[in-house]
Amino acid sequence: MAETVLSSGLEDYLECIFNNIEKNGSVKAIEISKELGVSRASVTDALHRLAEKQYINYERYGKIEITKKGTEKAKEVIDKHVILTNFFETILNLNHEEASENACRIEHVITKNAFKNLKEFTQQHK
Amino acid sequence: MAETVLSSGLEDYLECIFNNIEKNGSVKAIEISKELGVSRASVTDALHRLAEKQYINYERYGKIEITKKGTEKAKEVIDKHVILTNFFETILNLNHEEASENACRIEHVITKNAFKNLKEFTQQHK
DNA sequence: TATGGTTGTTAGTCGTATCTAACATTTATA
DNA sequence: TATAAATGTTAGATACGACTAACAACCATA
Repeated sequence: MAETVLSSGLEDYLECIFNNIEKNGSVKAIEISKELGVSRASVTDALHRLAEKQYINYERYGKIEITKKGTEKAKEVIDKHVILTNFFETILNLNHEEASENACRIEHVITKNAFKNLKEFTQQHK
Repeated sequence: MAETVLSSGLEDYLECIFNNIEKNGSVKAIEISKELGVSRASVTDALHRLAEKQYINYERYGKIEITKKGTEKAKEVIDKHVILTNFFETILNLNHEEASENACRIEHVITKNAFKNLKEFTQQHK
């Protein structure tokens, strides 16, 4: 139980779930499917894996709910996403879309320290 | 044939192969295995996949040779690795090891533009 | 040159992540 | 409320990338 490491892929699903619940109060698998550009079947798989690791509560045909653990994780990922996007926009002068694209790729792999220093650097040079 | 996209994993193998050939004139599977921390069997698998995509020439029990295509790709990856390591060391003040670790993770996912701008930025601020 | 140690390969397994096609359930509406 | 459309699930396939265990080939040396 209680895995501490989440693959890039699952982090993306979790991020999407969190954002949709924040915005609309709920999420549907088909929304995740469309936003992430994957099949409905892949979403079902991912929901199983996330539920198994207790990042969400989920039952067959049931409502998708995010747990406390899931919320914390999602916020972490989103925090990284925002800071990284900001870095690529303001420091490296990329347009928002490409900045976000790079953030999305890097947020899953950058180390804690590197992110911390990048965050400080960005704050000091804005 | 002739795949243009190479997975992170295979890029690591190719980088390792190139570096060893540069340094010693040849590579052995067991060296790759030790440097990348994977089993000898995984190396054999990777060699098959790299050969299939024509980044290396390779035959059962034979010498591992890197092709022109492989050399170009390896140089690209290594260029990214060096610049990124430099960025994390000089701009974000990480020690060499952690800088290199982050470079290794990010070199496979950063976009062309983002890398170009990061390279220029690093050059201007050293 | 026979033999043992080193290195390389194969076969089989596992987990992740994706897909399509077929089927099940839910929801909306005629 | 019956039916159709939308949504969700399952089963089965594929690919990647890793592993162990067993076997094959190579090479050094006694």
